[in-house]
Parts: sequence; structure tokens; C-alpha cells
Amino acid sequence: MRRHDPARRDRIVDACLEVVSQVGVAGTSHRRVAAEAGVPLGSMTYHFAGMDELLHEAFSRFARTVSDQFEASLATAQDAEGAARAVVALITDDVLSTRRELVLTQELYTLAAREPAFRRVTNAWMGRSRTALERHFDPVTARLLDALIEGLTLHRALDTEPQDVATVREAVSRITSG
Amino acid sequence: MRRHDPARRDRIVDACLEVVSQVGVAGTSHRRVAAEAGVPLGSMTYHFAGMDELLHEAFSRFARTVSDQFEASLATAQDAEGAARAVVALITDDVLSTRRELVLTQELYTLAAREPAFRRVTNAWMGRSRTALERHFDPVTARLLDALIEGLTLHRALDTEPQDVATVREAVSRITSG
Amino acid sequence: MRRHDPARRDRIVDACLEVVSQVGVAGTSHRRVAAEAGVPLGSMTYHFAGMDELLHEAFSRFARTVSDQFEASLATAQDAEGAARAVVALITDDVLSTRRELVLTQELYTLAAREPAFRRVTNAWMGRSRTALERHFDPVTARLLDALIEGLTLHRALDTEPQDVATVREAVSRITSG
Amino acid sequence: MRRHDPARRDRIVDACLEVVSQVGVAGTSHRRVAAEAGVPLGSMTYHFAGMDELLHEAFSRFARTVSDQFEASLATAQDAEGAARAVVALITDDVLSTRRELVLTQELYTLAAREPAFRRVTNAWMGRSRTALERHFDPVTARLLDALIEGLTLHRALDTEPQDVATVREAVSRITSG
DNA sequence: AATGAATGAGGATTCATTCAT
DNA sequence: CATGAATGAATCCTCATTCAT
Repeated sequence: MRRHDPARRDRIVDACLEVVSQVGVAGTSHRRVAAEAGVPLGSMTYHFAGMDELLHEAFSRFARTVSDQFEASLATAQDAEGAARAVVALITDDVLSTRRELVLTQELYTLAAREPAFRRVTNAWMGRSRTALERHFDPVTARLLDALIEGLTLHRALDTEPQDVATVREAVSRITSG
Repeated sequence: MRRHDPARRDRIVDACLEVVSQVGVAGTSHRRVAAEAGVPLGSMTYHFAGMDELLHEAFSRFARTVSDQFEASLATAQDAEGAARAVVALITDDVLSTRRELVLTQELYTLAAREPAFRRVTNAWMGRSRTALERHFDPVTARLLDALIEGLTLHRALDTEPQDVATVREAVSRITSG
Repeated sequence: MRRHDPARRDRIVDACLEVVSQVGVAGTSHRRVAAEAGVPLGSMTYHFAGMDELLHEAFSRFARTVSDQFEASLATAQDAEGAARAVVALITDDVLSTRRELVLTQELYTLAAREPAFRRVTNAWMGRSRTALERHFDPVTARLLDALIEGLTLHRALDTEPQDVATVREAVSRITSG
Repeated sequence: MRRHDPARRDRIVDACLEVVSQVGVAGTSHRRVAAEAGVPLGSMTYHFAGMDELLHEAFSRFARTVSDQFEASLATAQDAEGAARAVVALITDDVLSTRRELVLTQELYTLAAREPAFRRVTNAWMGRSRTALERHFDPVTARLLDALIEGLTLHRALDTEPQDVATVREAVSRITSG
């Protein structure tokens, strides 16, 4: 009925992320996304050529969102020490501490591990992270820090026993005082 | 026809890993695994209660295999320095350097991010890695090293531009000389 | 091919009754009904959420059809005596005298014995029968007559040796002359 | 292991009735009956040629059991008046008042409506009932009473609103005082 | 421009039955 | 004598996609 619904595409993309976070890429179907978005099933293949296109758009948005938060966090730091504190905070509090974002990140990496199109998404994401870090650290340290953040965040999220902040602080300290 | 085929379960599990590495958990079906293993479709749900049980067994085997290689690599090291070299070698050469293992690892993490049963698999894996590292490093360093390995391996695998060995060596050095 | 086929639902419902009458609820499958209706298998779960919904609709239609015949028969009666004659005729000639209707009635009762949703169908049916009878008899007699019809019809249908009309007439006479 | 387990057949038959009462003939399978009886699946086709044979044996036993109770109830009656009271009691209290027996009876009738082999079971049952009634009533009354019992019992079981005993008593009175 | 109706392919799973042991 | 292992057929259902409107 509504002739022009420019928000519809957006709504579908958001719904897609929600569905993926709930049932995984494996369980995500046009039907489920359409139901979640409240749009007719026929809309799906009208707006998106296929599941791959939809997933690509959804994960691009997801990566950008998380990346924005990362940049914003680091932007507040005045010096390297402040940046290090921001990094520790990011690992221990933020982003992937929520189940939803851990799940979506992993789903994206899984796609990236297999398909180049999604690897471009993760590469852009990693690129932005490093650029943000390079405002406070030298390129090598930035790269190492980025990898460390990745590893600590993941292990922290998967681990059953909680990792204390002191350990994270120690790790960041060792990498940045190279 | 063949009444007793004790190796059949094993063959199905191996076939499952192969299929997952090719088309992902999302694309893995009883049909495909059965075809890959060369067993009738009916065998699948006879030997395994469902897809979940099969995936669990498959990823448990995968984790154990990779973990064994990890332990074996570290076991040859005579001292901390040798262990550090082994770690660098593991990141730059071994295990996940192949696409197949990167893909399977990510698929496992994705499942672990959502389902506790698979998190137990990753936890056991992480536990064994740390124990192996603790034969050469103190517990905190072992834990940090483990996370670093994770992050570097993943970024190395996803990155388009190859990461040089020197950077990895530098990272390990910083973490272990804490 | 045919985009709009509004009669399709109806045809499936009719086909379902036909299949049930032939092989019973136990032997009724989407496949068989689809084949009988001449529609693709995929249509089945498109038009009906599941077997239960289809059976419910089919038996609702069946009950209504039989109930209509019952009402029509009684409507022609001018007085109680005529109604009694109509009842005798119903038991000895009509409705369940055919195998198909006996079978379907029993299948419905079997479902009703187990599932409340189908019991609502039988209750509505019984309600209409009694209302029709109450146009000629007092409520208690109507209720007793209804039960008697049920029992005589069933026994008549299951019995190997044919029951004579005189016996049925005698039964109706005893109940209505209370 | 146990070489001789003569009770096994019996146990399977009982388990079959239990399964049918729970999920209907439609849902009864060798697997379920085997599980209920605690016997290996292979036993099923060893002891019984097929599902039909098993069902036939099970329902024969069921009919005999219910029939025995019927006879026993009537046997205590000293005269026609006592027999009438016993009949009222049977309808209002006994046999089919329990869901399980209603369900099994309907399942049996459903089979009987379609297959002669099961009709022989119901015929034998009806025959015994009438013989029992004929010890107190003339043949025609016995036959009518039998049908009335059938109808009242079924309607009582399916009806949502409870039928009072007085109505049943009235019905029996009208039929027997013919 | 947008969609509801429709469908064939493929999904997991359950099944009765067979047969070597 | 009895059964556990095995399987191919059939089960219901979900799916992405097509197309007339």
C-alpha cells in the first residue's frame, strides 16, 4: 500500500542482523527475516538479489557500527597512556562483552574465512581499527595491539571463568611498552 | 550390505568436517555428509541423533587434532626461548595457515558463541593450549600468549597483505619478556 | 502455473476426506492427499499449517454435511409421528448406511476422543442434531433419541447380520413414548 | 540373553495398547511399542508378522477385558430390575468413563469400520454383551439396550457438559419397559 | 513499484523390515 | 532362538524463487 517506504530496506537489514544473532547464518532465511522486519516475503527478493547480498549489506553495517564505537572510544584519549586505558576498557567492558556482538562478529569472520566479499568487510574494519590506533601508537604496535585486542576479546568472551582486568592491563602494557 | 562397519562412524565424522570446511555449517546437510562419506542417508540419523550431535563430535575431533599438533610443537622446545620460537613458527607456518583449518576454527567459534555445548569444546582446547604453554612460561604470560596467538593467527589469515615474520616475532618477544 | 485457483483449498479438503475414508487417518499423508487433489506436494503446507489443520477443516466440513442432511430429513416431518418415521428412515437407510460415512464418522470420533479441538466438532454436531429433534420432541427425549440413533447406527453398520427395520421402529417407539 | 521369556509377547501386546491409547493407531510404530515394552526393536517383527497382527491381538485382548467386566457386572444382578440398575451403573461409572478406554474403543471401531478382521473382534464383543443381557431381557430388548448403552456411553464421553444419571435411568427404563 | 500465491527441490527425521551373527 | 546393525522408502515441513497481477 505504502508507495514509498525508503526505510524498508534499512528495516530489512536490521532485521537480518537480529535474525542472524538469534539463529545464526545457518538458520537465517528470507522468511524469518521478512517476519522479523514485518514485510511481505515477496519484498525480500525484490529489494535484495539474494541472501548473500542481504548478508553482505547487514554485516557491512554491523562492522561499521562496531568500528564507529571503537573510533569514538579512542578519540577521547589525549595521549598514548590514555589510549592504552581506552583499549583496556574496550576489551573488558565494551563491544563483544554482549553476546549479540560476539555472535555477529564470529558469524562475520566465518563468512570472511570462506568468501572474499566478506573478507573485504573485515579488512576494512581492521584497517579502520589500526588507523585509529596509529593516532597514538607506531604502526607495528598498532598492528600488534589490534591482534591482541582480537585475541583477548574472543578468549574473554568464550572463557567460562572471568578474566580479571589486571591481566588485560598487563597485556596491553607489555605490547605498548615494546 | 556390509553388516559390520565399525569405521563408519569415524568416516562420517571426517566427512562432516570436510563438508563444513567446504560449505560451512550453514550449508552442511545430512545429505551432503552422507554423500561425502559414501554412506546411505539413513545411516546418518542412525549413527547420530541429529546434526548437532554430529557437529559436536566432528568439532571435538578437530579441536583435539589441532591441539595435539600444538602440544607436539611445544614439546620439542628445550627452554623458554625455544618455546617462543615454536610459537612464532606455529603462527606463521602451521595449523591455521591453511584455509581449511581457519575455516573450521571460525565455524567452531561461531557455534561456541551461541551454544554452551560447543563452548565446552573451545574451553577444553584453550585449556590444553595454556597447559602446554605453562610448561615454559608463567601462567599469566601463558594466558596472554594464548590470546596473542589467537589474534595474530586470525588477522594473519584474514588479512590480504601478508604479515611478515619479524612482526610476529616482535609481538611474542614483547609478551614473553614481560 | 495457474496463479489463482481459489477452489484449490476446497479441493484439497475434499481430497483429504476421500483419502481418510480410504486409508484412515493413520494412512493419510500430505503426499496422498496432494495426489488425490491433483496439486503439488508443496501446496499442502502452503494452504494448511499442518496435517492437523487440514484434518480439522475436513472433518468440520464432513460433520456439517451430515448434519445438514439430518436437519433436512427432520424438517419435512409435520408432527412427532412423522419425525419418528424420519428418524427410523435415517437409521435404516440414510447417512451412515454407506461405508464411507461410517468410516469417516468413526475416524472423527477417534480424533475427538483424544483431542479437544475435534471434540468441539462433534459437540457442535450433536448440538445441531438435538436442536433438530427438539422441534418435535421434549429435550430429554431428544437427547435419548440422539444417543439411540448413534448406537443403533453404529451397531447396524458393524453387525454382520442385517438388523430389520421393525426392531429399529420398536426402539424409536419405546424412547419416544416415554 | 534370557532364552525363554514367555511373558514377552504379552508385554508387547500390553505395550501396544498403551501406545495406541496415547498416540493412536496413526502414531503407533514398532519402535514406540518396543520402547514401551522394553524389548529390542528386532523382537517386534520376530514375534509378530507385522503391525496388523499386533494390533489385532492387542484389540482382541482389550475387547475381551472390557467384555469380561461387562459380564461380571451383569452377573451380580438377581432380576431384570437389578440388571437395569447394573446397566445404568455401567454407563455412568464404568468402562468408558475413563479416557483410555474411550480412546481404545474408538480406535477399534475405526479399524472395524474398514477391516473385516477387526469387525470380527467387535462382533464377538457385541455378541457377548447381548448374551449377557439376554439372561435378564428378551432378545429384542437386549439388542436395543446394547445399542442404547453404546450411544449413551459415547455421547456421555464426548459431551462437554456432564449428563445426569437420571436421564440415563430414564432411557434404560423406557427401553426395558417396552 | 511491489506482492501474494504458488511450487519443486531439498531439509531432517522416522519407519518397517532385513539379515548376519 | 533372538537381536543389533543397517538401510531405502516415505514422512512432514521449510525454503528460495518465480510470476501474474
